[in-house]
Amino acid sequence: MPLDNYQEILSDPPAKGRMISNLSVDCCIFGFENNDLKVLLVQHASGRSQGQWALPGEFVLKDRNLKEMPHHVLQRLTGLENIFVEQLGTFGRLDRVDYGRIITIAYYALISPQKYNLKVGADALDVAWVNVAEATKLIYDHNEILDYAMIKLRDRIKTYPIGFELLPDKFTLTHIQKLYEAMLGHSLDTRNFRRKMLSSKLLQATSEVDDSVPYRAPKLYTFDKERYDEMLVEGYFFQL
Amino acid sequence: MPLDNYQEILSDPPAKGRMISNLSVDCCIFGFENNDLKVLLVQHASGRSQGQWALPGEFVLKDRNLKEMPHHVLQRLTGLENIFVEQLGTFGRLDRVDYGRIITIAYYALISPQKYNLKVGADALDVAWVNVAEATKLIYDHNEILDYAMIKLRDRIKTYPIGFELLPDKFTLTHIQKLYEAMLGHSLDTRNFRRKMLSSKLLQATSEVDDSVPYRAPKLYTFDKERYDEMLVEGYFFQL
DNA sequence: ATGAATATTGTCATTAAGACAATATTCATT
DNA sequence: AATGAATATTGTCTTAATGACAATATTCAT
Repeated sequence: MPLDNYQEILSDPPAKGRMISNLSVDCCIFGFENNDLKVLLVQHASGRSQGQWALPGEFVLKDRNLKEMPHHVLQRLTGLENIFVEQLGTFGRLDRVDYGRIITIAYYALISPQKYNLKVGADALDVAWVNVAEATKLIYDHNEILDYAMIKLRDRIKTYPIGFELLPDKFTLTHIQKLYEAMLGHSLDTRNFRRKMLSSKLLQATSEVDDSVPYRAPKLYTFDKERYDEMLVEGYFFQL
Repeated sequence: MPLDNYQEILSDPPAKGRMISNLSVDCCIFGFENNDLKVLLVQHASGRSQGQWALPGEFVLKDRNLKEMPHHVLQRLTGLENIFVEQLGTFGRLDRVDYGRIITIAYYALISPQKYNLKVGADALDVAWVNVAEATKLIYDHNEILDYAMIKLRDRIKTYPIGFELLPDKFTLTHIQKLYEAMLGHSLDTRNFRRKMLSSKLLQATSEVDDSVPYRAPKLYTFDKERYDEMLVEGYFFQL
């Protein structure tokens, strides 16, 4: 059965009759840890693609709005709700999968460490956070999708401060800088970065510091959502 | 028959067996004329949706790469090839069409007057260029798609000079300014606009002027594609 | 010669960017 | 208590970009 081959989410698969058999959803779920941008991958456990890594996905269900599908994937895979998700686009090369004609709608999601500290992959699924740079040789056209996600992400953080979705509620300036460096793929001048970041007024200094480090404790900041909403109207360009 | 209802392209419809029956492609085809941004619409000639206006579209064909589909729509509708096209996203609300579960992949295309001077709609189809502002009450969720296209377009011209796709090969500075004003939805200071546009070095002055006007003839410019490609690497922000 | 219509150009004050390195804290070690 | 290690934090100068302004120049038609 060709469809079994694509059974990326193994627990409690939907009945065949409930899904639109030629349409799937795949998600690039990003996280940021140890100064590395990571993506959540699943390993296929059976079928022709056994052992290969893939972006988590599902077939589109007949009775579900498309918008809900990525949240459904996230819910099943991580148990998380209320996650930042945006659509990337739809991929439909004729030969993109080696069985049948499956068109997939790609999404990306950003989740913060304090959320996924709940240990993804505690259940039976073979799931792992993988450094984006090391996520090569994915199944089907999933590398093409991931590459596209990275391009979009890089493009997006120039105009919207979505990077904050990847950080905990309180973070240090170094923390954000490392995040931007990881996303942009090059290092940034600390003085200029801080000047620009602080002048944007997106951050609010707290009175707390990060005491967990064995050197000068850095100040903790929070993200100012109101100011962010203002900036969406004004326009914004974070060129660095 | 529900599918007949969605038969947007009337001439030479594909056989049912050739299409993926739950997946369509819809296109926002933009043009710019008389300082107005226009979109190409088709009027449904039969079925429940008779008389209603819609974005042109088709069902996705089984044997065609997804990427080719919008070009197929453009080809059929206007006879044009090599048009600038980008995917907008995929729309899949459960109740987006009033029959069955159809998910649609939306694209937008930008075409320039010198191309569509060949009179779109010379054939039997009911097709018209409509000012975007006046394209209300479209069928299904097509207004939602068009609104989204406008948001994307506005966002896009801040980072990429795609507006040039809407202009003829030679154009005046006023011409571009009016285009930007139409896309952004507000007027711009001429001095500042010109300074910024010229300093970007995206334009090359020609030795020609537009003689067709009954007042001082404005200089004609061309678009510098090489410089454009450079800017894609450097990054760019056209905030006005 | 005049009026109509649009094209074209310049200044000044303020703000942002780019390039650059020294000092400050804190903890661990001796 | 002094030193070293590690990272946090801050400032200057020059140049470039922005925003807010209005006067002058051309051309054609009358």
